[in-house]
Amino acid sequence: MLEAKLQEAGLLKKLLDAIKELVTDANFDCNEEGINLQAMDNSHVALVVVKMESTGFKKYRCDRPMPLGVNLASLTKVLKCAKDDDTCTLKAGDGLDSLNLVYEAKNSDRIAEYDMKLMDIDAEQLGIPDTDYDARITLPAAEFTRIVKDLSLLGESVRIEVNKEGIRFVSDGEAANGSVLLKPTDGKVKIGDDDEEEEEEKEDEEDEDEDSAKAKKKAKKQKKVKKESNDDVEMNGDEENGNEEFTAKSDDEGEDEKEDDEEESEGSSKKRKKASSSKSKKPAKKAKTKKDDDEYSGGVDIAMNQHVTLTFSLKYLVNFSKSSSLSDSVQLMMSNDVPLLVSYSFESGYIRYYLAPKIGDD
Amino acid sequence: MLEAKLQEAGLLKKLLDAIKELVTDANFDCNEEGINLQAMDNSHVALVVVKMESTGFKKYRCDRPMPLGVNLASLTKVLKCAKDDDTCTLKAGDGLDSLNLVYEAKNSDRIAEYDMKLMDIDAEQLGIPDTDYDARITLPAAEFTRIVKDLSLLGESVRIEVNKEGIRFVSDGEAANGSVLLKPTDGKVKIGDDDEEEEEEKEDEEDEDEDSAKAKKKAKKQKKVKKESNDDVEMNGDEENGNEEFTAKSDDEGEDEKEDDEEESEGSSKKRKKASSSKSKKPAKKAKTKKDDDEYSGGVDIAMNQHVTLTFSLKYLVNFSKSSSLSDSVQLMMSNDVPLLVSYSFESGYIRYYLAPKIGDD
DNA sequence: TCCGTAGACG
DNA sequence: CGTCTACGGA
Repeated sequence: MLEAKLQEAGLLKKLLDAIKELVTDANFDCNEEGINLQAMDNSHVALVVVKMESTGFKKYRCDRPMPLGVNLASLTKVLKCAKDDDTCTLKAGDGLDSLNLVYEAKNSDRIAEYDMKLMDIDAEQLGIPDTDYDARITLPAAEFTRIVKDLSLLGESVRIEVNKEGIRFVSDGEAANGSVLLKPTDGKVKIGDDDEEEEEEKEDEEDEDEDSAKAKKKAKKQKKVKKESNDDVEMNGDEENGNEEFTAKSDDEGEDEKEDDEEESEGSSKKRKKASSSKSKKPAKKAKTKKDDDEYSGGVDIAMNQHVTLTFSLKYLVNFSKSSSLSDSVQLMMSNDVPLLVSYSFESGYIRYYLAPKIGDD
Repeated sequence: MLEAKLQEAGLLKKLLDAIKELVTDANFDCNEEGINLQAMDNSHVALVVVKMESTGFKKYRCDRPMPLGVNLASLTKVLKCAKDDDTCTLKAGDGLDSLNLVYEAKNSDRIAEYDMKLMDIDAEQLGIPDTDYDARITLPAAEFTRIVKDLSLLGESVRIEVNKEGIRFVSDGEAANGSVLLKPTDGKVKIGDDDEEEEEEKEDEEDEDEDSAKAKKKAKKQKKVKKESNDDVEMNGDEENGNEEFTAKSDDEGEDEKEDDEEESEGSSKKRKKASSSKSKKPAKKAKTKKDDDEYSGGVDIAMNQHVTLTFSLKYLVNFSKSSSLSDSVQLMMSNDVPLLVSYSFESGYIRYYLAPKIGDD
């Protein structure tokens, strides 16, 4: 039995607008902590993760975990029937195959109720390791949107380079080449939270600096429960080198939590600046980036351990940038040869996208 | 080597918006005086002329004349990547086949750089004689846009009549006929700067009043260097009657200058009002119409030597009127049986269109 | 910001 | 083949 009352239906509408083009069906995994959604995009190239914490709801109750298989087009239609500032109550019974949505106008003089058919979706939950990324950038969401849209006019893909100068987006096209450089607002790129600061980075697995070594340890730890799933094949160019980003995870959720705590104490002993660390240090940890918007200044913040250069499909990035309506800022997390993480945080939740880099010159 | 820094990329964007539908490829002819563009529209019916004087740039340097062959669709794309208030620096090396554009945001924390491929365009520069038009009208650009758009809903072409009453736009269509009359704001049409003021005008070449005779003299003078170009054939219905409007010109620019001086002294002895003459007397002379906007009052000003009635394709006029974003006012210059000149002036430059009148009842 | 056109999906 | 959605232009 789920009953979750959202103060503003608009949030859900925005979330659906953000992902409906990428994903057609997905499970809304509800448990006592909130609602999570995880889905590969239709072409299995990108991974979308949405988290809505129970604390973000006006009322929230979920007796036992239940996955609600939703056709996103249907849900979008149903949500179109809500005004942005209506409250929205989601209800699902344990044995039932439908989701009940009730919209109440602010002044309560209007109550609309919808029942949407649910479906069975056998999508396994992937385990997403809490990677420490080598480059962590916070920038205005509108700026990111602008850049990827601009560059998508010129070419198919963008090379993103993070170095001491800042972050640079480069696209080569038929008619023209483009390059956009963003410098950090305060003028300096925060460099390194480890002892290493090499000029040119690994192209492979030789990097054994502290953070990435730890990340791999984690990945390996999770690998022990990894299943032969097809869902994450595209995300992992090198399936067998211990660098898997996504692995089907066990039901034990405690593991991630423990890892986080461990990292936190470590992180605080490093030379990261407080301002930047609170914003971008722990991207994969819930409640860390919460309320970013409230404190977001509108600037560009860049922290990096080493230079990172990765190439991505602009089509996807443009798609991701639709989430701008959910947050003023966006975080980009990158390490070489690892999927990019694009994260938009909102009050008590986030929406994240993972996109594998293009390999070679395609 | 060209290096030209524009304070506002918006100017270039507006220029391209104005012409990109008319012309696909064009040379940006750069020399020490500035940048000029001249191109026939795709169907070789209209001529577009753009001038950006070097003084309009924040920085300008062009060592030697260089024609930059540009695909306007490509340039439009690249310019879409600039915000209107970004500065825009154009650079082109002498031997290189690409144009470099750098956009800097106001606060300079964002630098975007684009390289656009150039192409070879063998378009000859046409010589455009400095005609003295029989009717010179200044009106609000928005008014002109409105009129041609309105009338284009009714018919294909518009008959423009200038007489003592004012300027009248008439269109006959299947469903309805339309007629819009604009009277001069100050109530009077400035009439004639010669001794003649006949009621009904020439349909041919019998008019030998002072100004038009001189204009023809000029046309003939330039004809001596006219080449057998195809570019201007469509502009000249009557190639052999000494009334050619556009001729491939020699490299000698001095000729035009001398003519202008000559006219000026003459004009000052005529009964033209100072205000109107400074605005519309010398449309084809650079720096004469500069800063029109600064002094433009928003009214309609009409000066004429004789009645003029000409018919034009509305499709083109509607297209021309896209330049409204560049200026509050537009000048229409007309003489019978001669192409209409539509001119929008902006700070240190202008964009002009020439359109041959329709002959007969087509 | 709205409308029209083009592309994708059912 | 028709409908719906998304993107581009006015």
